[in-house]
Amino acid sequence: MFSKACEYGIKAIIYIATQSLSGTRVKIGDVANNSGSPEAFTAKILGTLTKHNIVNSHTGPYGGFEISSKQMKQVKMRDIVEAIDGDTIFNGCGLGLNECNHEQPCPMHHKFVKVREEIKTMLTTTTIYDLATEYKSGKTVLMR
Amino acid sequence: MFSKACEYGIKAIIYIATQSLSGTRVKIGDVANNSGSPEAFTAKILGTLTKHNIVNSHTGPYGGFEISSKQMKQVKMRDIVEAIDGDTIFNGCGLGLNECNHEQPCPMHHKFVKVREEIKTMLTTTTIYDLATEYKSGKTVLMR
DNA sequence: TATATTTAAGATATTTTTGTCCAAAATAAA
DNA sequence: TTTATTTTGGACAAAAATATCTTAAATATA
Repeated sequence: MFSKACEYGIKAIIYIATQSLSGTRVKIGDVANNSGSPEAFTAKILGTLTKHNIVNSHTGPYGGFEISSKQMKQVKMRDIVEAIDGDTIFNGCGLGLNECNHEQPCPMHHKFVKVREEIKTMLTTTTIYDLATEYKSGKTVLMR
Repeated sequence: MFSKACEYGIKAIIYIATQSLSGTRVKIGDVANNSGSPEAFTAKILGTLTKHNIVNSHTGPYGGFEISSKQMKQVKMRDIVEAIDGDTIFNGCGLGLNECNHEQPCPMHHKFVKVREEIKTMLTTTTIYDLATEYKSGKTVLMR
Protein backbone atom coordinates (compact mmCIF):
# COMPACT_ATOMS: atom_id res chain seq x y z
CA MET A 1 0.00 0.00 0.00
CA PHE A 2 2.56 2.55 1.17
CA SER A 3 6.28 2.44 0.38
CA LYS A 4 8.72 1.54 3.15
CA ALA A 5 9.84 5.18 3.09
CA CYS A 6 6.27 6.24 3.78
CA GLU A 7 5.79 3.73 6.58
CA TYR A 8 8.99 4.94 8.25
CA GLY A 9 7.99 8.56 7.72
CA ILE A 10 4.59 8.10 9.36
CA LYS A 11 6.01 6.20 12.33
CA ALA A 12 8.79 8.77 12.80
CA ILE A 13 6.33 11.64 12.69
CA ILE A 14 4.04 10.03 15.25
CA TYR A 15 6.97 9.51 17.63
CA ILE A 16 8.30 13.04 17.15
CA ALA A 17 4.82 14.50 17.66
CA THR A 18 4.30 12.51 20.83
CA GLN A 19 7.54 13.84 22.26
CA SER A 20 6.68 17.34 21.11
CA LEU A 21 3.44 17.10 23.12
CA SER A 22 5.72 16.97 26.18
CA GLY A 23 7.88 19.76 24.83
CA THR A 24 10.75 17.42 24.03
CA ARG A 25 12.81 17.85 20.90
CA VAL A 26 14.20 14.51 19.65
CA LYS A 27 17.33 13.45 17.79
CA ILE A 28 17.29 11.17 14.77
CA GLY A 29 18.86 8.29 16.70
CA ASP A 30 16.10 8.51 19.27
CA VAL A 31 13.48 8.61 16.53
CA ALA A 32 14.96 5.55 14.81
CA ASN A 33 15.20 3.57 18.06
CA ASN A 34 11.66 4.31 19.12
CA SER A 35 9.87 4.05 15.81
CA GLY A 36 11.61 0.93 14.53
CA SER A 37 12.96 2.61 11.43
CA PRO A 38 16.52 2.59 10.01
CA GLU A 39 18.33 5.72 11.16
CA ALA A 40 20.05 7.06 8.05
CA PHE A 41 17.14 6.26 5.78
CA THR A 42 14.70 7.88 8.16
CA ALA A 43 16.92 10.97 8.32
CA LYS A 44 16.50 11.35 4.57
CA ILE A 45 12.74 11.00 4.78
CA LEU A 46 12.55 13.56 7.58
CA GLY A 47 14.57 15.88 5.36
CA THR A 48 11.79 15.64 2.79
CA LEU A 49 9.10 16.21 5.40
CA THR A 50 11.03 19.18 6.78
CA LYS A 51 11.01 20.77 3.33
CA HIS A 52 7.26 20.23 3.21
CA ASN A 53 6.91 22.01 6.56
CA ILE A 54 5.42 18.94 8.18
CA VAL A 55 8.16 18.79 10.81
CA ASN A 56 10.80 21.27 12.02
CA SER A 57 14.47 20.49 12.31
CA HIS A 58 17.28 22.21 14.20
CA THR A 59 20.98 21.58 13.75
CA GLY A 60 23.60 21.74 16.46
CA PRO A 61 23.58 20.90 20.17
CA TYR A 62 20.10 20.62 21.66
CA GLY A 63 18.90 20.31 18.08
CA GLY A 64 16.66 17.64 16.64
CA PHE A 65 13.12 17.39 15.35
CA GLU A 66 9.87 18.80 16.68
CA ILE A 67 6.34 19.49 15.55
CA SER A 68 4.29 22.43 16.84
CA SER A 69 0.78 21.80 18.17
CA LYS A 70 -0.53 23.95 15.39
CA GLN A 71 1.20 21.73 12.80
CA MET A 72 0.06 18.54 14.49
CA LYS A 73 -3.56 19.58 14.40
CA GLN A 74 -3.45 20.92 10.87
CA VAL A 75 -1.39 18.31 9.04
CA LYS A 76 -3.35 15.33 7.79
CA MET A 77 -1.91 11.87 7.22
CA ARG A 78 -2.66 12.50 3.59
CA ASP A 79 -0.09 15.31 3.52
CA ILE A 80 2.62 12.96 4.75
CA VAL A 81 1.73 10.22 2.28
CA GLU A 82 1.56 12.67 -0.60
CA ALA A 83 4.90 14.27 0.34
CA ILE A 84 6.65 10.89 0.28
CA ASP A 85 4.73 8.66 -2.15
CA GLY A 86 3.09 11.25 -4.37
CA ASP A 87 -0.55 11.10 -5.38
CA THR A 88 -0.60 7.83 -7.31
CA ILE A 89 -2.43 6.07 -4.52
CA PHE A 90 -5.15 8.73 -4.62
CA ASN A 91 -5.47 9.28 -8.34
CA GLY A 92 -3.59 6.56 -10.22
CA CYS A 93 -5.30 3.75 -12.14
CA GLY A 94 -5.42 0.44 -10.30
CA LEU A 95 -4.18 -1.41 -13.36
CA GLY A 96 -1.51 1.16 -14.21
CA LEU A 97 -3.14 2.76 -17.26
CA ASN A 98 -1.80 6.24 -17.95
CA GLU A 99 -5.29 7.56 -18.14
CA CYS A 100 -8.38 5.97 -16.68
CA ASN A 101 -11.66 7.66 -15.88
CA HIS A 102 -15.41 7.26 -15.90
CA GLU A 103 -15.57 7.78 -19.67
CA GLN A 104 -12.84 5.29 -20.59
CA PRO A 105 -12.41 3.11 -17.52
CA CYS A 106 -10.07 0.19 -17.01
CA PRO A 107 -11.85 -3.06 -16.09
CA MET A 108 -11.45 -2.42 -12.38
CA HIS A 109 -12.07 1.33 -12.38
CA HIS A 110 -15.56 1.43 -10.92
CA LYS A 111 -14.69 -1.02 -8.19
CA PHE A 112 -11.53 0.88 -7.43
CA VAL A 113 -13.19 4.25 -6.99
CA LYS A 114 -14.81 3.08 -3.79
CA VAL A 115 -11.55 1.80 -2.33
CA ARG A 116 -9.70 4.95 -3.22
CA GLU A 117 -12.38 7.11 -1.68
CA GLU A 118 -12.11 5.06 1.49
CA ILE A 119 -8.34 5.61 1.54
CA LYS A 120 -8.71 9.32 0.87
CA THR A 121 -11.29 9.66 3.63
CA MET A 122 -9.16 7.73 6.09
CA LEU A 123 -6.11 9.87 5.39
CA THR A 124 -7.77 13.26 5.15
CA THR A 125 -9.80 12.87 8.33
CA THR A 126 -6.82 11.86 10.46
CA THR A 127 -4.31 14.38 11.79
CA ILE A 128 -0.88 13.80 13.28
CA TYR A 129 -2.34 14.98 16.58
CA ASP A 130 -5.03 12.28 16.51
CA LEU A 131 -2.50 9.47 16.19
CA ALA A 132 0.06 11.06 18.53
CA THR A 133 -2.37 11.38 21.42
CA GLU A 134 -3.55 7.80 20.99
CA TYR A 135 0.03 6.60 20.88
CA LYS A 136 0.98 8.64 23.92
CA SER A 137 -1.88 7.15 25.92
CA GLY A 138 -0.55 3.67 25.15
CA LYS A 139 -3.45 2.58 22.97
CA THR A 140 -1.22 1.87 19.98
CA VAL A 141 2.32 0.67 19.31
CA LEU A 142 5.00 1.63 16.80
CA MET A 143 7.25 -1.42 17.05
CA ARG A 144 6.79 -5.17 17.28
CA MET B 1 -1.52 -0.90 -4.53
CA PHE B 2 -0.67 -3.87 -6.77
CA SER B 3 2.78 -4.68 -8.14
CA LYS B 4 3.45 -4.17 -11.85
CA ALA B 5 3.53 -7.98 -12.16
CA CYS B 6 0.03 -8.12 -10.72
CA GLU B 7 -1.29 -5.36 -12.98
CA TYR B 8 0.09 -7.17 -16.03
CA GLY B 9 -1.29 -10.46 -14.80
CA ILE B 10 -4.81 -9.11 -14.36
CA LYS B 11 -4.82 -7.38 -17.74
CA ALA B 12 -3.46 -10.48 -19.47
CA ILE B 13 -6.07 -12.71 -17.86
CA ILE B 14 -8.91 -10.42 -18.87
CA TYR B 15 -7.70 -10.42 -22.46
CA ILE B 16 -7.22 -14.19 -22.57
CA ALA B 17 -10.64 -14.76 -21.01
CA THR B 18 -12.30 -12.46 -23.51
CA GLN B 19 -10.79 -14.40 -26.39
CA SER B 20 -11.71 -17.70 -24.72
CA LEU B 21 -15.33 -16.54 -24.67
CA SER B 22 -15.11 -16.73 -28.47
CA GLY B 23 -13.29 -20.02 -28.33
CA THR B 24 -10.00 -18.49 -29.38
CA ARG B 25 -6.74 -19.63 -27.82
CA VAL B 26 -4.16 -16.82 -27.76
CA LYS B 27 -0.38 -16.66 -27.98
CA ILE B 28 1.78 -14.66 -25.58
CA GLY B 29 2.67 -12.07 -28.23
CA ASP B 30 -0.99 -11.45 -28.88
CA VAL B 31 -1.65 -11.15 -25.15
CA ALA B 32 1.20 -8.66 -24.72
CA ASN B 33 0.10 -6.56 -27.69
CA ASN B 34 -3.51 -6.37 -26.62
CA SER B 35 -3.08 -5.94 -22.90
CA GLY B 36 -0.25 -3.41 -22.97
CA SER B 37 2.14 -5.59 -20.99
CA PRO B 38 5.78 -6.51 -21.73
CA GLU B 39 5.86 -9.88 -23.49
CA ALA B 40 8.62 -11.84 -21.72
CA PHE B 41 7.69 -10.57 -18.29
CA THR B 42 4.03 -11.36 -18.86
CA ALA B 43 5.01 -14.85 -20.00
CA LYS B 44 6.61 -15.43 -16.60
CA ILE B 45 3.57 -14.19 -14.77
CA LEU B 46 1.27 -16.39 -16.84
CA GLY B 47 3.56 -19.28 -15.91
CA THR B 48 2.77 -18.60 -12.27
CA LEU B 49 -0.95 -18.33 -12.95
CA THR B 50 -0.85 -21.56 -14.95
CA LYS B 51 0.63 -23.35 -11.94
CA HIS B 52 -2.21 -21.93 -9.86
CA ASN B 53 -4.73 -23.35 -12.36
CA ILE B 54 -6.08 -19.90 -13.11
CA VAL B 55 -5.24 -20.19 -16.79
CA ASN B 56 -4.37 -23.13 -19.07
CA SER B 57 -1.38 -23.20 -21.37
CA HIS B 58 -0.56 -25.38 -24.36
CA THR B 59 2.81 -25.69 -26.05
CA GLY B 60 3.41 -26.30 -29.73
CA PRO B 61 1.61 -25.19 -32.87
CA TYR B 62 -1.94 -23.93 -32.28
CA GLY B 63 -0.90 -23.65 -28.63
CA GLY B 64 -1.28 -20.63 -26.38
CA PHE B 65 -3.39 -19.66 -23.39
CA GLU B 66 -7.06 -20.16 -22.67
CA ILE B 67 -9.46 -20.10 -19.74
CA SER B 68 -12.50 -22.36 -19.51
CA SER B 69 -15.90 -20.82 -18.78
CA LYS B 70 -15.97 -22.81 -15.58
CA GLN B 71 -12.64 -21.27 -14.49
CA MET B 72 -13.73 -17.78 -15.52
CA LYS B 73 -16.83 -17.95 -13.40
CA GLN B 74 -15.16 -19.54 -10.40
CA VAL B 75 -11.88 -17.63 -10.17
CA LYS B 76 -12.08 -14.36 -8.25
CA MET B 77 -9.79 -11.40 -8.78
CA ARG B 78 -8.57 -12.10 -5.30
CA ASP B 79 -7.13 -15.43 -6.44
CA ILE B 80 -5.05 -13.69 -9.10
CA VAL B 81 -3.79 -11.01 -6.73
CA GLU B 82 -2.93 -13.56 -4.07
CA ALA B 83 -1.12 -15.83 -6.55
CA ILE B 84 1.11 -12.97 -7.67
CA ASP B 85 1.42 -10.53 -4.76
CA GLY B 86 0.71 -12.81 -1.83
CA ASP B 87 -1.65 -11.87 0.99
CA THR B 88 0.14 -8.82 2.39
CA ILE B 89 -2.46 -6.50 0.92
CA PHE B 90 -5.21 -8.45 2.69
CA ASN B 91 -3.56 -9.16 6.01
CA GLY B 92 -0.40 -7.09 6.35
CA CYS B 93 -0.04 -4.11 8.69
CA GLY B 94 -0.35 -0.73 6.98
CA LEU B 95 2.74 0.54 8.77
CA GLY B 96 4.76 -2.63 8.20
CA LEU B 97 4.72 -4.01 11.76
CA ASN B 98 5.37 -7.75 11.87
CA GLU B 99 2.32 -8.22 14.01
CA CYS B 100 -0.57 -5.84 14.35
CA ASN B 101 -4.07 -6.66 15.57
CA HIS B 102 -6.97 -5.37 17.58
CA GLU B 103 -5.18 -6.07 20.88
CA GLN B 104 -1.89 -4.38 19.99
CA PRO B 105 -2.70 -2.18 17.03
CA CYS B 106 -0.40 0.13 15.10
CA PRO B 107 -1.57 3.76 15.07
CA MET B 108 -3.41 3.30 11.79
CA HIS B 109 -4.80 -0.18 12.40
CA HIS B 110 -8.44 0.63 13.07
CA LYS B 111 -8.64 3.01 10.14
CA PHE B 112 -6.96 0.46 7.92
CA VAL B 113 -9.32 -2.38 8.71
CA LYS B 114 -12.10 -0.64 6.83
CA VAL B 115 -9.97 -0.06 3.74
CA ARG B 116 -8.73 -3.63 3.70
CA GLU B 117 -12.25 -4.98 4.03
CA GLU B 118 -13.26 -2.82 1.09
CA ILE B 119 -10.40 -4.23 -0.97
CA LYS B 120 -11.22 -7.79 0.04
CA THR B 121 -14.87 -7.31 -0.84
CA MET B 122 -14.03 -5.77 -4.18
CA LEU B 123 -11.70 -8.61 -5.13
CA THR B 124 -13.72 -11.53 -3.79
CA THR B 125 -16.99 -10.42 -5.38
CA THR B 126 -15.50 -10.00 -8.84
CA THR B 127 -14.80 -12.93 -11.15
CA ILE B 128 -12.71 -13.06 -14.29
CA TYR B 129 -15.95 -13.62 -16.18
CA ASP B 130 -17.44 -10.38 -14.86
CA LEU B 131 -14.56 -8.28 -16.14
CA ALA B 132 -14.14 -10.24 -19.37
CA THR B 133 -17.75 -9.78 -20.46
CA GLU B 134 -17.60 -6.05 -19.70
CA TYR B 135 -14.38 -5.73 -21.64
CA LYS B 136 -15.75 -7.73 -24.56
CA SER B 137 -18.79 -5.45 -24.78
CA GLY B 138 -16.47 -2.45 -25.10
CA LYS B 139 -17.38 -0.87 -21.77
CA THR B 140 -13.79 -0.93 -20.53
CA VAL B 141 -10.27 -0.65 -21.95
CA LEU B 142 -6.98 -2.41 -21.24
CA MET B 143 -4.58 0.06 -22.87
CA ARG B 144 -4.20 3.84 -23.13
C1' DT C 1 9.94 -39.10 -38.11
C1' DA C 2 11.11 -34.43 -39.17
C1' DT C 3 9.79 -29.77 -38.78
C1' DA C 4 7.79 -25.73 -37.23
C1' DT C 5 5.60 -23.57 -33.39
C1' DT C 6 4.75 -22.38 -28.86
C1' DT C 7 5.28 -22.29 -23.77
C1' DA C 8 8.70 -23.20 -19.81
C1' DA C 9 12.70 -22.32 -17.47
C1' DG C 10 17.08 -20.45 -16.39
C1' DA C 11 20.50 -16.95 -16.83
C1' DT C 12 21.28 -12.31 -17.17
C1' DA C 13 20.44 -7.22 -17.38
C1' DT C 14 18.32 -2.93 -15.94
C1' DT C 15 15.86 0.06 -12.94
C1' DT C 16 13.94 1.36 -8.68
C1' DT C 17 13.78 1.13 -3.89
C1' DT C 18 15.93 0.67 0.23
C1' DG C 19 19.71 1.54 2.95
C1' DT C 20 24.57 3.24 4.57
C1' DC C 21 28.53 6.29 5.05
C1' DC C 22 30.98 10.42 5.33
C1' DA C 23 32.01 15.22 4.97
C1' DA C 24 29.85 19.81 5.13
C1' DA C 25 26.94 23.21 7.19
C1' DA C 26 24.59 25.05 11.11
C1' DT C 27 24.43 26.23 15.81
C1' DA C 28 24.52 26.31 20.96
C1' DA C 29 27.38 26.92 24.72
C1' DA C 30 31.66 27.24 27.16
C1' DT D 1 36.37 31.92 19.08
C1' DT D 2 36.63 27.16 19.79
C1' DT D 3 34.43 22.91 20.44
C1' DA D 4 31.01 19.57 20.49
C1' DT D 5 26.69 18.29 18.55
C1' DT D 6 23.28 17.74 15.24
C1' DT D 7 20.98 17.88 10.70
C1' DT D 8 21.90 18.10 5.57
C1' DG D 9 23.44 16.54 1.30
C1' DG D 10 26.01 13.78 -1.75
C1' DA D 11 28.16 9.62 -2.98
C1' DC D 12 27.91 4.97 -2.64
C1' DA D 13 26.04 0.01 -1.75
C1' DA D 14 22.74 -3.63 -1.47
C1' DA D 15 18.44 -5.67 -2.35
C1' DA D 16 14.23 -6.15 -4.74
C1' DA D 17 11.39 -5.49 -8.68
C1' DT D 18 11.07 -5.24 -13.43
C1' DA D 19 12.42 -6.79 -17.85
C1' DT D 20 14.97 -9.40 -21.56
C1' DC D 21 17.34 -13.17 -23.89
C1' DT D 22 18.36 -17.81 -24.96
C1' DT D 23 17.79 -22.58 -24.85
C1' DA D 24 15.00 -26.59 -23.63
C1' DA D 25 10.75 -29.09 -23.64
C1' DA D 26 6.32 -30.11 -25.53
C1' DT D 27 3.36 -30.90 -29.30
C1' DA D 28 0.62 -30.58 -33.71
C1' DT D 29 0.92 -31.59 -38.39
C1' DA D 30 2.86 -32.88 -42.72
